[in-house]
Amino acid sequence: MLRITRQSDYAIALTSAMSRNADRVWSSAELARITGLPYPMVAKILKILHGSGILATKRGVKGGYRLAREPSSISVAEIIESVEGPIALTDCVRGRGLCDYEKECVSRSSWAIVNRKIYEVLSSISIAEMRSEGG
Amino acid sequence: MLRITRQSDYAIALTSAMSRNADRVWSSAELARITGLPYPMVAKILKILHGSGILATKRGVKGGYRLAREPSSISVAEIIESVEGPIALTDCVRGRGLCDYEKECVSRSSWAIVNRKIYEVLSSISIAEMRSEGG
DNA sequence: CTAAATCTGTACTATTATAGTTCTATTTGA
DNA sequence: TCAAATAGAACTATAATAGTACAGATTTAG
Repeated sequence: MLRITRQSDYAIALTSAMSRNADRVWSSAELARITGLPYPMVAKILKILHGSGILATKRGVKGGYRLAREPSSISVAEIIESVEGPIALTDCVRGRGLCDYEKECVSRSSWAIVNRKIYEVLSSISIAEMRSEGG
Repeated sequence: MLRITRQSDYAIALTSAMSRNADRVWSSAELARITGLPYPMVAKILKILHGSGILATKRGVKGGYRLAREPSSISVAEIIESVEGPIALTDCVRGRGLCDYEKECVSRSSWAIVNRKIYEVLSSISIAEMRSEGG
């Protein structure tokens, strides 16, 4: 249905919650509580975001996650890509040789353009802005 | 992965192939041959597009489908909506009361804005333009 | 008036992606 | 040393999508 996955949605909710207090360290449990999202998913997603360098971590007691950069410099596109991989409406704009119908296809470059425009939309909004009521 | 379904992709390929000769009547079998897509899916998708009024049909021998309107007036957004339902990145912009975490959510109106922008991108390109090599 | 080509509609199965869980290991602070 | 926390991987369950099948209705050609 032209949608992001629930994981991306959660990831944006989580980082955008963290952006309220960017220097703080938040534990998974705490973030699950604040956002109301299921703890195991929260833990899983935070690990992924750390793997992409969006979050910094501190292990052990009093440890947790915090945003690795300024919240206003982290875009929605970046979060989605971290969790889902490259943003691509169709296979043909993801890489080479992924589509069986490539020979008959005359739409490839058009898809690339549509895709780039959508990427621009998602890059233009930061997780900090996702917190506000007016975008 | 922020993608349209294969059905939408097929639907755009099909209508965009038909747009080459907008007044012609094409049978399912013929379109499957031309595009190289699997016949049963082609037949299924064309029925759906007819149900949404995007295609007109003629039954019986020498029957088939043709575009109900000018190809330049049929947008990619319209095709996707016909096949997948409303374009919505998240549940919260699809209707009311669909999200369990609505109380904690401060992003709803931001999502609505992102969503509208993406809808605009997909509305701005016609199936006729999807045929060209330059968008 | 019959046969073949074509759409109509629905129901079904298979496959894949996503969501969500669980468990063990490692690190750190008190 | 113990408890709180992340790290990492493997696993199961669920839901969405892809794809198939079939009986029915309509139209044209002969």
